[in-house]
Amino acid sequence: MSARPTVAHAPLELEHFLPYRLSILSNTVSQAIAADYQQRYELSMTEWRVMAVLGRFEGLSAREVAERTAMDKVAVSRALARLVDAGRVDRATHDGDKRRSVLQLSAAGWAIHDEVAPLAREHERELLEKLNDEEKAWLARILDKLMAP
Amino acid sequence: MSARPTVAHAPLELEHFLPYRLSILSNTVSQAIAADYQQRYELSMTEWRVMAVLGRFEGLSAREVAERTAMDKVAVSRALARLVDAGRVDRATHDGDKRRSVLQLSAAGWAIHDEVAPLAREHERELLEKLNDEEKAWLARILDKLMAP
DNA sequence: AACTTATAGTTTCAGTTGAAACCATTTGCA
DNA sequence: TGCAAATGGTTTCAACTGAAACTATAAGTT
Repeated sequence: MSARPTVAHAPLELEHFLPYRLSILSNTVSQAIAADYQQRYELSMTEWRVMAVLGRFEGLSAREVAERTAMDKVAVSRALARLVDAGRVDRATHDGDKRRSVLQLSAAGWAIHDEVAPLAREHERELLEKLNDEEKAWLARILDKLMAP
Repeated sequence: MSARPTVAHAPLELEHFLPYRLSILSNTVSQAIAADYQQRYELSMTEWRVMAVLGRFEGLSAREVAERTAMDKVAVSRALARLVDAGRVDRATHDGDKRRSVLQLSAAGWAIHDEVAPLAREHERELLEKLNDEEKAWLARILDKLMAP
């Protein structure tokens, strides 16, 4: 009889476990970017994400922002409250539906957007620099497939 | 004169922005797995991560667990408190260094581990099912490069 | 040995989070 | 029309989070 357990456990090898690796990579990258604007602009990651979609699509409602950012509506509601309060986002009410808001970046919001966006792009560039063209192409294709419904 | 702004903004196209896509994918996957054990075993994601590394490496200290999980030491300390309290992890004190703990899964901890691990693996399998062998190989290689120091 | 510095781990505090409850408005339908 | 169900958005509450302060032990220095 051995002192080791009779039952063979099969522990996860986290270093090869895809969900785990994705999580580490994603957190590392997101936090590196966030660290760059967090204090500089007094801007949280959720706020920046909201600003980014509003930079791309004007006049969205809060729910649409939530959809596009894949954040939950409470988080969006709070981020918007802070952004509107800080004068970075203008909020109006939808003409035909008084429940819906109509959102867009203010001039101040655009100013910040136009500083943070290149900064984010630069981080992406640095990350992709580690790959050659062939790898970049595969990555894009693979992510498409993994994220497909 | 046009009604559109004179300044050309360059909004991020989030749907093609790598850090954003990674974040969405990672959250989707992690939450799908977590949803599977969260209520069933009264186990948070941080607790499961701690259990997973202890399943793989017996006798680690709390700090070593933090290193391996890429979680911060406060989170690990709290997860361990709950796990020890629930009788899922046994905590002893290191022989030569009374500051360090020596951690391992208890029998009850192993029992849970051995149910959750296959479940996590199954999720990974479902995810990878979307890729063919060539794509899987590229993905592994690409992640290695992206995560290299 | 006495003293400073470093390390392991926990606690505190203030801020953030998500689920559920909530309010207001709109839509569907008898 | 009137009423139930659905929808957009906010608030509440309890849990969770990380930074900084803290305790205890160990290691290095004189």
